[in-house]
Amino acid sequence: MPNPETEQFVERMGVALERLSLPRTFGRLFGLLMVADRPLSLAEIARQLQVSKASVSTNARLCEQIGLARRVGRRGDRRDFYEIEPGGFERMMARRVGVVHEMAGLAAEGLAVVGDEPSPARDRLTEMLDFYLFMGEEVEALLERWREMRDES
Amino acid sequence: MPNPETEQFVERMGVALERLSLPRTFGRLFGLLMVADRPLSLAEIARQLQVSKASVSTNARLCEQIGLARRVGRRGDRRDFYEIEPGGFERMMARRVGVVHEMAGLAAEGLAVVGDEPSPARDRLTEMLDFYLFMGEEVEALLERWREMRDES
DNA sequence: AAGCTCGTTAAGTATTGACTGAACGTTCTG
DNA sequence: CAGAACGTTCAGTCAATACTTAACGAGCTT
Repeated sequence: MPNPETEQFVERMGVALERLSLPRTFGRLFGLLMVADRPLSLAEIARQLQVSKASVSTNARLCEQIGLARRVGRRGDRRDFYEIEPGGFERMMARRVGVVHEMAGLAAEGLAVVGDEPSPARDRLTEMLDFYLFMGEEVEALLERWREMRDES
Repeated sequence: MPNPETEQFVERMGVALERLSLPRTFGRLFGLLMVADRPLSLAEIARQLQVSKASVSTNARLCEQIGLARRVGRRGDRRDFYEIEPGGFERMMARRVGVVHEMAGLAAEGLAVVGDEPSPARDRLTEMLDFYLFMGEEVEALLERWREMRDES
């Protein structure tokens, strides 16, 4: 690791992404790639993070799958190199909008479960449905606005 | 449990909230309260969910702490009753905005770590900072709009 | 004051999940 | 073709966590 500040940054990213129920090593890997000045190989990542290459392999692939990083090649080299994929954050957030839709769906299901007559339960579920419909809609609009801002600048 | 549909709803809420790294029982408890036609006692919840009262106790208190439910009393009764606290969803989302701010802070820290000279790392971190600043701002505005809509209707 | 009833806390247990080490398949090199 | 390098996968280990049972403390009832 270059310097202590970098190490601290990487470590903080580890605990930060852990709160989103991602593996600690995943966060560290992501943090390392964020401050790297060039694509890194699996072996190099393993060395810098002091974890097994097996762990790096799975986490790097997960990172790629989520859309936060990508695998790049190098001429005359058989190894895989990883670097941050631009726009990964919006992709990550777009994915989280999925759970918002799921919550809306659950609220609708709840409304089907309770009776048609007015009741506190109906009110609660209606509030839940409205809230998640609203948020799903608006956050997607926000993402769209962000993309436009990015594209035109 | 009243009927199979209710049970299924409660169970789905369990797995749904589990994805937000909350205990399965927590989700079930929340789902049960959502469709309940009256405040429920600890013992009743334990019976309906078929879990120990100890588990219900901790999860109910967590639910109250997060702001999704509240404890209500009943005249001439020593027991605790729980019911859904209105507006819990926005409170939950407001809390999640906190991690957005944290990510922005991390991006700023990253910018301090990499040098001042232009580099891909700087670009990445700047994109990250801009994105999370934008989203933090806008989502809070969204929550505000939602509250206004709620209040005036 | 003895005996309940409730709710919380503590100790023990089981399950989940992430990481390691080792084996494997593949691809390039000598 | 032998051997090495690279990435993946699998079995085993370790830690974290959510649950249960049991004990406890507080307040009410008789």
